[in-house]
Amino acid sequence: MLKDLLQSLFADALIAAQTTGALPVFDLPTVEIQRPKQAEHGDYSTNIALVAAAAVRKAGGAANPRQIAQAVIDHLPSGDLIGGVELAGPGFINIRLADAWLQRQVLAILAQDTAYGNLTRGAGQYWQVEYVSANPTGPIHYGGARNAVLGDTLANVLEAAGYRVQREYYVNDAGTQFEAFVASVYARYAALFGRDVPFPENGYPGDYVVDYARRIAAEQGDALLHLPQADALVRLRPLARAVVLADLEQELKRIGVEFDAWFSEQSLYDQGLVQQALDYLDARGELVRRDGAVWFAASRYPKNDKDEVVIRSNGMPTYFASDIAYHYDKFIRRGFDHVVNVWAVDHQGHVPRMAAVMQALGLDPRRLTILMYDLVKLMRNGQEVKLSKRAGNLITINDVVDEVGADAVRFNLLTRSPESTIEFDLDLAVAQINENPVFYVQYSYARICSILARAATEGLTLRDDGAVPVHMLTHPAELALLRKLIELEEQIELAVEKLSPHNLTHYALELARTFNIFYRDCKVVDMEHPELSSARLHLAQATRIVIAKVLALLGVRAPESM
RNA sequence: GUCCCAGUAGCUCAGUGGAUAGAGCGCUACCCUGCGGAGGUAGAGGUCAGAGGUUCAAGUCCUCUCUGGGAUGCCA
Repeated sequence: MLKDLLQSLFADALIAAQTTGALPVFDLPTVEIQRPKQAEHGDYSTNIALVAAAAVRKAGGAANPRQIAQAVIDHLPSGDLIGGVELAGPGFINIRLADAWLQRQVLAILAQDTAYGNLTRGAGQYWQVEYVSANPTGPIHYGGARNAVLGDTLANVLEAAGYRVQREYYVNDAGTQFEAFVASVYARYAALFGRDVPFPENGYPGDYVVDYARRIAAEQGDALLHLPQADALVRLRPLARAVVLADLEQELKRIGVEFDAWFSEQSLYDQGLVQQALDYLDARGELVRRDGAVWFAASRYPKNDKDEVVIRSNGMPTYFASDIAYHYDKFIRRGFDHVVNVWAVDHQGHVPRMAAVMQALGLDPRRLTILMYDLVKLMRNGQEVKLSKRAGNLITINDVVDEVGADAVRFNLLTRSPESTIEFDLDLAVAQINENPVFYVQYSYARICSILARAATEGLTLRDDGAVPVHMLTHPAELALLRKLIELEEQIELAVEKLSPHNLTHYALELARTFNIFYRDCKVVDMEHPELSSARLHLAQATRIVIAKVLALLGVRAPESM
């Protein structure tokens, strides 16, 4: 990466200054390369002299940061990357990239095409991202779209950073919620044939349950009614599961979210993994018996103030038991190097417990990251609308996608940092979406495509012999665009490091804006200046590649026309 | 009670311990007989909730207070 390159150049300069005696010997500080907020401070800056001065002072020497900075500058190795450096303020070193180097990046981008911006930091690492994992009891509330989009985009970004990634949905097809759902389907199913089965008290009253029942009836007829209810429920479970999962899969696909694996909670029981994981913990002395129940001794671990039941006094395991088994399976059986779980903020209490579980299993808790995100608050006329599957009044992903389209949904959900609450006003949705910034980015992309097409009609095409006069790209708008293009890898790095891809939407907007300024100031197709036109055409193509890359990471379409 | 998250422009929100705190929308005034105007330029608009502290440097880190949301089940 460019930053790493600069970092080593300045570290070398500092060592060289120490070797020649221009600077005293002290422990090498970490060289930080930053991006200044203001353009006049250069492309990058480093505080190496300020940090070094503190180190010298601690060693008892007298140190003037500006003098240290000057010594570093004097010993900077020569090369074609840096166009100039400048000593500024209390001792910052401002770095300006060489124009010639910037211009050459057009060719680098064209050569790497869709691979441009990819990193190697994840090479050899096998990660899992587990997301959505909504209970398979009906359509997904719109808030679930945020989970889906975050997880999916994060997985995209990790792949671009060189990680091998598995995308997984954990299907909670065991336990009381799912049983209540199956019983609800059964009641609706029976009603279709005029049989009156009392609707379960904790059931799911939504109309969609009737729809599921109809679909099952269409396949099975009234066959299930000829069985005792208990047997019918056993038969119904896989049928209900299949119907609801088919719906979930289809609904998620509409916002571009697909999974490599749908992992069944029930399978953990069927394979004896829950027992195996609990035995494993028991052997390690992590379980205690009390009040007729079996507890995981979480309170031994930091940030946990109480133990947690894994086997109820009635002998039934809790969801926590299967969750332990699930993570036992992820790390010990399947061997992921790292797992990211995307959870809504209402699961926050579960986070320290999982950290405790990791340690109890003998695993490094840092290998499990929980990406928490806040809720999507649905508003209507400035009033919050409370929705729930239980109440049967849902705003689903499908509902919103029907209204505003998948691209706007994804982009909108990705412009805010995960921990911020999103307010989404249903009445304003369409209006808000029409001024959605995603269209600004897509429009710029379409405009580039249009320019390329226009150029072709003038006989101006991209060339692959490397003989592009990129040195002619000297206009401020051209150089600004070049600078913005080469930020891509840093943006991907940032998204991976912080596990929050929302900076990519901001980058996409800045990129589009920078291109629009270039478009205004620099006519691309101008056949009176064929050489300059050619250089600009390649710059436009490079921009197209980078915008397409960012949009692909975000899961947003890059349309050639709108 | 304890714990977690948030509080930044009129609104919705960005902001990596660095230099003069940003964007979109809205508002005002301009630019356009140029490749797609879904564009560009400029302006108004801020005690970064408050108070201490750490640091050469704090919107950013620490402590406390206030306000809002969430978590604190033998539910998942």
